[in-house]
Amino acid sequence: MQQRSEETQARILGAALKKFSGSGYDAASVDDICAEAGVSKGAFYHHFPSKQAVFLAIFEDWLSSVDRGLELARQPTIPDTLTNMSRMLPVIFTQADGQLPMFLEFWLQASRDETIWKATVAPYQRYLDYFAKLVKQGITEGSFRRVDPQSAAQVIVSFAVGLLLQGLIAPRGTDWQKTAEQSMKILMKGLAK
Amino acid sequence: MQQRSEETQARILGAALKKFSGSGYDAASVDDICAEAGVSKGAFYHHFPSKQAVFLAIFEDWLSSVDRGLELARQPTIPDTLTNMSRMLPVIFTQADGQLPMFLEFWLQASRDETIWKATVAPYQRYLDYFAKLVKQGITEGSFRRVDPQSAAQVIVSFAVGLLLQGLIAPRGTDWQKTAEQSMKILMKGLAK
DNA sequence: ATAAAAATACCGACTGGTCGGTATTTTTTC
DNA sequence: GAAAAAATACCGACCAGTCGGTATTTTTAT
Repeated sequence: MQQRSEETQARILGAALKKFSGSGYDAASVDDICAEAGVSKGAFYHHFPSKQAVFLAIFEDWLSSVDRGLELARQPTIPDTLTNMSRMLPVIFTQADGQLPMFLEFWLQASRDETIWKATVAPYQRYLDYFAKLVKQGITEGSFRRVDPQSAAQVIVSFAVGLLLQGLIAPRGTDWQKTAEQSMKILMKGLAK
Repeated sequence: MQQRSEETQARILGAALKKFSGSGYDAASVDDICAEAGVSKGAFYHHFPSKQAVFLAIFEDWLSSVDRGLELARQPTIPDTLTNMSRMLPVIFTQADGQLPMFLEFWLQASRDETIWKATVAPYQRYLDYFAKLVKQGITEGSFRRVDPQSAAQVIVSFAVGLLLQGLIAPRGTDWQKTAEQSMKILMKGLAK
């Protein structure tokens, strides 16, 4: 029946997420994932053509959740919006536990694999444009001085990604919430009129 | 004579750098590296206890080169120094070709591997302190307003790391140099008095 | 100065295991 | 009973590291 099929598929995705997060894309073997899902290898390859395909499916889901998060952070003014976003940064990227390494790892592979490259870079460009638009709005609403939106967007994204990376190796005690906010304040001041 | 020994060691390091850069840490097999170096596997393990040790050795070298670069960027005033550093950022990180993926990969492994983590965190803290000191100097010399040096340092480092990542995305990138400078200008304005 | 001894550098076949993916068979579902 | 779904057995490639042994260099003894 379709019922069972769908559930199996969901189980595979869930197990893959867990394993990829825990040990990384390479280290998580298909056998591991199948064991975690309580499913045979045959079932795995019945539902997905490859390990990579499973990852891609997870990646799409994650992108959607980030999109949703960003939209949820919208506020009347752009500076408030950005501040709010910086507040969710730790939340977005620490959802569950450490899925980040997994995306980084995969993305790294993407930089060497022509096929996946496109699926990965496109969203990045999308975010760059997204923030450029926000900055432009901030300028027209009078919050920001007349900076180059493209550059400003790049600073914002660079900065977010950088914070993210630091979160990966930083000592456990660091208060990222506060750091993110503090940092965004400095950034904001750099953009303010 | 140790002449031969030293040259072999250098050959291994060179080949490893090339292979790690080209295909990544995992994908580059010890056999590959040996072939590239024109050296036997026995020689490899005679000089290094493990594949990881070779990687660590390369990392240390790279750190030294970054340190040298940073010192070379010093200027009379702190803002000038930082601007100068942003100017060299692309140079530092694009030395040779595409070593970036390799260091990113290293970073990734650091988040999972105790040994590598230790080798990574110490330098990271060092850079954080280094920039905190620079900011503090900038405050006392009257260039910056009274921001929290620790936070400011984190912004700077985040930003540098973020730029690094962008370099990965846009290898044949447009005016990378200009982006770095533009961005640093915004950052500077955020810190300025 | 030279031969023997010791130490160091190097070689490459081999091991034990892992992995992504496939081919085949069995079970479930309608 | 046929088609979809799932289980099992298996394949070929690969890989980090080992090990017994050889070549080369350095030290020691005469």
